[in-house]
Amino acid sequence: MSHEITIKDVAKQANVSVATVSRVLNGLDRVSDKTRKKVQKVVKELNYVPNTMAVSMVTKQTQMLAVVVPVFENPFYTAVIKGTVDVASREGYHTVVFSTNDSEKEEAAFFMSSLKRNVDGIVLIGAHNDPEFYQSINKPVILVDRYIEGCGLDGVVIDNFRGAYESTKYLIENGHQQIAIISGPQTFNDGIERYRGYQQALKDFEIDLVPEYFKQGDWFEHHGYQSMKELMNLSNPPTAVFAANNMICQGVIKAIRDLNLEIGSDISLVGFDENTLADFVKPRISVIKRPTYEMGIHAAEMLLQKLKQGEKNDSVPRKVTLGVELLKFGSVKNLGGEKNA
Amino acid sequence: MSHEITIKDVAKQANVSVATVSRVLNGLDRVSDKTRKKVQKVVKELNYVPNTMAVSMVTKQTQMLAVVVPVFENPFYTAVIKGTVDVASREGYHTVVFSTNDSEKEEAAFFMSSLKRNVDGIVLIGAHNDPEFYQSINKPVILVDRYIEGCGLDGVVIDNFRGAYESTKYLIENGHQQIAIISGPQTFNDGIERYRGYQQALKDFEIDLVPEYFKQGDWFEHHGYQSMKELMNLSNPPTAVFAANNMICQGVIKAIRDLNLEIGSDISLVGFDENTLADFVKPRISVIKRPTYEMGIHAAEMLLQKLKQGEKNDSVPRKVTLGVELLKFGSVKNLGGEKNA
DNA sequence: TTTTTTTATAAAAACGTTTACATTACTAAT
DNA sequence: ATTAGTAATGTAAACGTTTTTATAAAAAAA
Repeated sequence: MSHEITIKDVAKQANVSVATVSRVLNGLDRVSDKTRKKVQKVVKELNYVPNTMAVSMVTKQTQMLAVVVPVFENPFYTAVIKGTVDVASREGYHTVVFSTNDSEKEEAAFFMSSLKRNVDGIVLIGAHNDPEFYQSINKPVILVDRYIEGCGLDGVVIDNFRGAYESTKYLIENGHQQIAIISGPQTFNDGIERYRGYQQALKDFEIDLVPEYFKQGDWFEHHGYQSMKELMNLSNPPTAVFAANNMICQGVIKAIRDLNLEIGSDISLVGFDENTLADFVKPRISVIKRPTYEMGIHAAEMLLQKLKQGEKNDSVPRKVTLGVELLKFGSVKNLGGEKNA
Repeated sequence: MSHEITIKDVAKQANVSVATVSRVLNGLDRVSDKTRKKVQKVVKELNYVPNTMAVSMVTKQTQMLAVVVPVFENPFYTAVIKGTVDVASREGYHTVVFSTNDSEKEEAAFFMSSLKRNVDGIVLIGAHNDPEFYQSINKPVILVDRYIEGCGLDGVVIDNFRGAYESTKYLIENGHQQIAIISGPQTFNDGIERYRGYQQALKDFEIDLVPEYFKQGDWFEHHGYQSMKELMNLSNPPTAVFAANNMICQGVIKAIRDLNLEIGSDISLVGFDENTLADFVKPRISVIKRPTYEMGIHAAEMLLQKLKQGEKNDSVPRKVTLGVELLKFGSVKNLGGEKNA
């Protein structure tokens, strides 16, 4: 293996110029049938594959995408990764991944190093930074799940407000009045919107907000577990809980188990996002289902479309909102209230 | 943004040659303090970052690793990915991911496209192909979890035999004689070794093999679920089950639940690999714990080491075997047999 | 001094492609 | 036949680095 085969070797062997070989390979320009055949034959014989670095160098395209997630451990994120990778490889792109450990700093650092590396575009799940930061990136970026207003980027999100609203409404319609919400930080639109949906549902049904029923923390399991225990320790504990993401929901389920309560009778629960435990326990937990894999598909397709458009992508940012669905199982007790769902 | 800043711009601004700038940047060659400072200042001022494609072109290194997994949905694989990505980014490498959907064909296809793309090396989890295939790859590859004998590659594996042996022994020591195993295909060393460990333990304790107690299938949850139901339908059902991976174990747990059996009293269970359900149910399931994240770390470090060594890596293949640990919880009933563990 | 040795810098080739431009070889029209 | 026009191919520049080789400057030895 003294020397990799280059386009020059092919050219020499086929008795044509390198330009002609390049033209045959890329098929854009006209080449006579005879020479095309000849070149293709030599390419096969020598088992020639173009050097991607050299190609990238002149085309200024790497055929690489990046996907950035907060953590790999959350199945929601891996589903989005899978969607993106599937689309990317279908279109001949490779996908670089990175996890920010939910850190604004790490996210920014990876962004910078990605830009150096010349990935063609980035799918960013769970954005952490300021609009200004993202505006300074002069590469196509698609924001997934968490949208930063005013950043000028495209996004694929789900209807967080509606998801929370429907969950809460469902609880109310089953006669619940004391409804708690365990959610993440009110820093980004995901947390904000989910709380807003909850709030609005209560308002629409003229139920007063109880400050103690709002448990704000991070998006991880422990927060769900801890908060659930605290809620049930209140002098006037809630009859129903809305767990605002998959991890929190799992924490809540564990807390309920440890408190020796019965889901659907002692306490009612609706979760956001499917998860292993919600699916396992009896009765199954009613959850808001969102199209996770499809979000990845969508994001990658938007990104690739943007790449094809090239520089003339000064269009207004596109924010695609995908719908959610409330899967109803037995985790909500009917207290014989108003309408029955 | 009419034009990206290149090394030439820096050179001009600093009144030196491009060679000098390159030398300052790479710090290998001696440069006078004065010029170094001058160049560094200009680099900062112009906010210059080297074009990686150009660098790669001449150095023949892309600073990119690839990680290939069967599926993204299995937490075991994401843990290994995380380990690899962490090491890679610490060392300035980017990581490309791909899932083969457990298909030999897709794996081979990605390998080929990776090689074209000039990733510097590959971490392959759950290899599917023949020794010959891997021998034909002239890039560093580290096999994780599943090792292909005779392929000449390095590998990071765990002691599958011991894991299975210890699990089975543990069951036997608690008085069980009718022990079933639900495992994956006997095609690769992982499946083979786990069955061998099971077999050997029975043999060592002079317990006869019962063919009906060996449920061979794929590595997915449904196989665990279905097999468990079938096992309990036998005229002489087992008193204990060894579930040979995380997904199968989850399936088994669900089946037990649906069969209305009590874990640890009606049926005993030991799983391979921690998983969400094993951790949730009461009593918790005893499982073989293996260092998933560390496997990724290890693999990446071996890969990078090999890259640093360069071409003189004609050493014998290194196969590192990491230990496993049996975490004992209440899922195994003590039938008052021989020794007690 | 002058010469030799060492150190710092510059010039230019190389990496493997694509592509704009130049040239040659056809075809068809006059 | 001559010319104009077009289709096919070739030539060479360009992409942005690193690195080898050459040169100039400085330091050390004579």
